Amino acid sequence: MQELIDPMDEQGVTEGAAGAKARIERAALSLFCIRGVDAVTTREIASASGVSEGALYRHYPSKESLAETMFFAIHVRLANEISKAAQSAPSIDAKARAIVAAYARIADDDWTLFSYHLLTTHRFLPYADKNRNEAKAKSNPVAIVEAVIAQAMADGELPKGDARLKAAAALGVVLQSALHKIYGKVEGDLSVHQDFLAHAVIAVLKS
Amino acid sequence: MQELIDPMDEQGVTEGAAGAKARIERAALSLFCIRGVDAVTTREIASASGVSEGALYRHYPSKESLAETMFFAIHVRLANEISKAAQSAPSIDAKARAIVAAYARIADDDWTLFSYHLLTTHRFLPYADKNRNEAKAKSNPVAIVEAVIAQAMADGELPKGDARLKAAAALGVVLQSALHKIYGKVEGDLSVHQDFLAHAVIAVLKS
DNA sequence: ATTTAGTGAGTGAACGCTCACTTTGGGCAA
DNA sequence: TTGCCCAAAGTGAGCGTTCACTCACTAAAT
Repeated sequence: MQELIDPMDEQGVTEGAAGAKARIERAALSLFCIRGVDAVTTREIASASGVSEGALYRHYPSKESLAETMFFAIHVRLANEISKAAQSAPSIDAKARAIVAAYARIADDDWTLFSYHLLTTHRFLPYADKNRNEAKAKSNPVAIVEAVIAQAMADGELPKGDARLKAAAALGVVLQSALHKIYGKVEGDLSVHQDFLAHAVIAVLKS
Repeated sequence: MQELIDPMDEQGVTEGAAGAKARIERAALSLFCIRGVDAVTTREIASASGVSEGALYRHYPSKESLAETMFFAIHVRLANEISKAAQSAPSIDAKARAIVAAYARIADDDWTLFSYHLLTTHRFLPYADKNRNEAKAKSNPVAIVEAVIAQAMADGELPKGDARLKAAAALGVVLQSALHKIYGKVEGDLSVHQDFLAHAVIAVLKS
């Protein structure tokens, strides 16, 4: 179904058994989604991934580092894909469709990782905002969407207004739908719904 | 600025000093929002509210119970107000405006409590879903919105479609905007933006 | 006098993490 | 091919710390 977080591993390492590092990450991800990072113990992660507790620390210096690394892995991936999608489309309508499609594709590709990002944003994003070193500020999906909307307003493609508020409302259409999929209230891959979602987003942008 | 969670206290109790129970709740709420329930210690709650640690346990049997009670306090309040708003409006457009107004009013009335609800939904709602005893299932803001949309579809007021998905998208407009207000990306009371939000929600519903 | 609220040192349990040790496996000289 | 080497990977009992919660007690209120 889905591959490692980083398909091209570190070096040409020994490739132990079935990839202990990847198994640790997958197990941690599932547990973090269900119970929250703080409530999950290192012992649980170890037993769920079939390794000893000490093995976790061969790959990550701390539980927090494991949680943070996985969060920013998908965070920058989302930012890059959204940025590409926005650049490759000419009109604001096309940009909206491309960005929604990018979200849906990434979410469906690794649903657990995407869920984890959605459920823990409020834990890690303050870090990114404190580290306003211009690098992480650009690697922010929300900031990119805001910029796209602000540009469309400046170009007269959209009615002038509060770009940050409109970005929030537009993102909400997609992210709350994803959240309801986590809760079991929406069924099927996100991609199945991308036409509806893109249409709804465009309706929000033009309102 | 804002009053107790429950203005009409239990009995005509002694009304100690400045309301120790309320001070505990306010302090816990702020800390829970900023750092998450699991990361906040009972010692921190006690010192932030100016009482001893033991005093917490005169009012709540556990930290978890404190967190859960406060969550469901606003959860059922939201459900009740949304239900009233939906019933008192004739058309789907009017219902949408009334529900958005209810959300904005409750959020502005006690922003910390509303933020707490938004940030911890994924922790407590599984409980509500397991306890499908027909009482808590009705006290669910999402379920009410879904029912309103499904009814409007049945009445031909809205195009037929997936009511649960459309409910998610519509709620996302409001809730993500509130979330961005928590992050400091949206300014001012939610009520200030309720006309835009209602307009955007209606656009989503009709798409 | 009795009940209710508040105190804070203390308790057992569980936590994240460490470390001395064992196992694994690819490279390479003979 | 064989046998040795060594770095990397894996182990799990154990460490110091901190946590949620308790309890014997005091203060205040009616």
